[in-house]
Amino acid sequence: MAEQHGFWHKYRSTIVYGISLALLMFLLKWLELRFIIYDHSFEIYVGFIAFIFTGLGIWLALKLSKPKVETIIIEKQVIINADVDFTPNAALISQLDISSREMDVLNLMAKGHSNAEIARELFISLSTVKTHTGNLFVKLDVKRRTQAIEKAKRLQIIP
Amino acid sequence: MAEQHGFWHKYRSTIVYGISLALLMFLLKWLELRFIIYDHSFEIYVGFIAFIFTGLGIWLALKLSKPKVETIIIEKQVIINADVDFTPNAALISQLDISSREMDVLNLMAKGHSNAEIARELFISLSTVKTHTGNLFVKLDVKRRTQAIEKAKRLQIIP
DNA sequence: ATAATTACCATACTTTAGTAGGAATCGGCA
DNA sequence: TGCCGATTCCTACTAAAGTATGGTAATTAT
Repeated sequence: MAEQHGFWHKYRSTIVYGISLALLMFLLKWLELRFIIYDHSFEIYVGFIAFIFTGLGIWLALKLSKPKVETIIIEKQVIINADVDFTPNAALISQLDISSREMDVLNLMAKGHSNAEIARELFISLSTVKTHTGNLFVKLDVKRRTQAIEKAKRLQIIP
Repeated sequence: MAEQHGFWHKYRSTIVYGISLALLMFLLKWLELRFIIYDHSFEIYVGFIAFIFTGLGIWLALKLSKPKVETIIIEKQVIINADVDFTPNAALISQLDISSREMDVLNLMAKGHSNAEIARELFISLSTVKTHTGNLFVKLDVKRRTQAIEKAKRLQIIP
């Protein structure tokens, strides 16, 4: 798309072609007078001209034609690990009315921790953990912790 | 990279060129005998040949020139939905010595199904499901089903 | 100030999960 | 043919999970 070429650069090929043509004509005329016509057949002369100008045409075409560019687009899939840049669906969490403490429990639950372990880690009693899990199950509309984990992951509430 | 072209397809341009050359020669010979040579100057005849063969050369070049291949690699970020193109780590599964039936149980377990539900779905008894889950826990080196699910997902055994 | 909310804890109970140990069946394989 | 692994099933038990109900303390909204 660069149109900033000078006159010479732009028409160089054409000019060279013209000059070549003139020189060739001159050469042919000279050859004609000197050797070929007299020594060889007319067909050889014509063939020679055909050969030369075919070559000239090829050269011209290669010079003048815009280079054929075959663009191959390779789509390289870069796998994003999904958890790496995970951001919880805050809208859904508040919509489901899940409290922050319940989220704590939910996250530990998804890591495979038992209620007793969760109680220990959050410094609360087993009863409290059970209360939280029970409330979570109601809010997530599930019956078991495994279902809660599956649904929470599916809803992008936890990674 | 496709090298499966036939002879005709591969050398079509060259063959067409050869035939054109022959036809042109014939035409020129005929013209020479009929009109041009007698009615016009020799230079016009030569010019005509030059013009024709230049055109032929151009045509040839355009046909034969190989396009430059420009490869553009686009890095397309694909957020892997994990399930879409998930392929279980078969090597690890066999390494951990997990049987196909155990895989069935593991998959249903990860969907949040209870042992009783799994038994119903696989048409086996609750006892059998418990046996499978127990064996799975040993093989996965975990104590609870939630841990088993977490570890199996982490190890890419299940989606 | 009272009501509502949240987080906490408890008891009592039911259900589900997990453990231990044994046993029968069946297909493949040395 | 006899052994192996996979699958199936059982009983009996313990542990954990889940349900129901009620209560306390602190905070926040009305």
